[in-house]
Amino acid sequence: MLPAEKSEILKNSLIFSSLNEDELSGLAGLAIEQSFQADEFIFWEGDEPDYFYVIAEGRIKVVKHSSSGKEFIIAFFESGEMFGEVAVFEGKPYPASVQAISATNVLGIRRRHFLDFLATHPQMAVRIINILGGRLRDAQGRLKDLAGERVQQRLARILLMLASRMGHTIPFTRQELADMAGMTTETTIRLTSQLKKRGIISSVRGQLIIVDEAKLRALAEGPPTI
Amino acid sequence: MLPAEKSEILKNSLIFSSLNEDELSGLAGLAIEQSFQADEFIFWEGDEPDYFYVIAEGRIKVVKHSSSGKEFIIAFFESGEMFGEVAVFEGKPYPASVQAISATNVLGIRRRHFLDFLATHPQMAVRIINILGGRLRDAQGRLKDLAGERVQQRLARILLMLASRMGHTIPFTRQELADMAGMTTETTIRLTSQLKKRGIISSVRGQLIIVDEAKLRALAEGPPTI
DNA sequence: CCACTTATATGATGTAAATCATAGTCAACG
DNA sequence: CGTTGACTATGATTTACATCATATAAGTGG
Repeated sequence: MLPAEKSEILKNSLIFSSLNEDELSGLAGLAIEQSFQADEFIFWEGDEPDYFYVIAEGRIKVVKHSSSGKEFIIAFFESGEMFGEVAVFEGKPYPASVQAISATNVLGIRRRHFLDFLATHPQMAVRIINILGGRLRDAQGRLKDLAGERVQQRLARILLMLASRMGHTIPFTRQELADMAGMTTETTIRLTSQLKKRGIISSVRGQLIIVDEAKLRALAEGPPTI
Repeated sequence: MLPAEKSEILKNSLIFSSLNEDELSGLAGLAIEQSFQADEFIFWEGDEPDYFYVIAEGRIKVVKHSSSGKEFIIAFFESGEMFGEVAVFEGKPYPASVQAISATNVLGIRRRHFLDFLATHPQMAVRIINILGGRLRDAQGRLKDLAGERVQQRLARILLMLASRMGHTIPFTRQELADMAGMTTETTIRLTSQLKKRGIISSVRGQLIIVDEAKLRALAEGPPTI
């Protein structure tokens, strides 16, 4: 890959978009391209945090496994988004695994290089704070949902969150939705079947389309307080 | 409160400890002291993020309420720790409420002042990134636990987390532990009663002492895979 | 010191969702 | 083009935990 292409990718990322051409090409010189096939792991929970990553192309999911082996999807990211940053900052092992959902190209920047770059570009720190803040807000909202809401509301909220990021067509299987919402695949299938019957969504294999967002939003709010 | 006292409090906080005397007194000049009684709310979810806070004295909890009104404790903080930062950075309403657990004094810094100060003190941004990163890691670990672990393991993990921060004496009621672990008070009482019978903890009203951390750790890992 | 509230304790019952089971459907691929 | 494996679907059964109920104990405030 040409340096100019790497620069272009970095320029299109959320985190580096504010850099000027010189800074971008400096950073591009440090970035290493890596490709992964669908389902391939980019790193595993517990690995040493050698790299910080920016997605050039494709989609990944951040997952953790419970003691019984059940998978939980903490987040998924697509082109222009970063991952691996928390471990890189702290210098502790990655706290979760990252797996490619589709064929994915990433740019990896070595921990040391990234930290050096950050030290000399303070305005980027503010950008990172905002991204981390957003992720923290999201995680805390989901914590509350998992602890206190029923499956139907949890699923409705997940769908709305996905819709706000990717539009009304949601390219995930029931299994993946289940792993995001912290429930079983069967339960998710039952719930989505109901939603289809009520005309709130439609679906084809491996994706799901929100037809009536207003009704979905009402469901997400909880049962109508009678 | 004297400016020098405010400086001292800021100096003892996690976030500002690296500042020099001049910087501390500059910041102290912006800080407003506020006092709250036990159970009083410092702000509510949805409020405008006017202030960023550092705890001078006391303990607070960060809470969210589910649609049915059930409380969930996202985090608690004590002297030297900050809260309200995510909302202040984003400029969006506070994503959760904060309530004093005991009588608490805080220093509040106006959003605008804090952002200005941050812009001129880039090394502080790195500090904040580290704090946010740690909180994100914690939140994501708890997400996985809530989604995939049973009540016994969830409680054991909460207790271990608390122990690592506050020592073996844990000053919370069963009700508060329940609200952290996402379960009911009755279930928490049943579980802690069992732990007492097995000699893993002892307890008095309103607090709980970890006696056998090794056994608790084994429980947190999950049922012995036979 | 007594009334009152809050915390702990424990049993009985209910239920949301998991688990177990089976089957149909669609895409991929040799 | 038929076989294989992933996805969707739906019923039957189980269970972990919540809910409901009641009781004792320990602080707290008048």
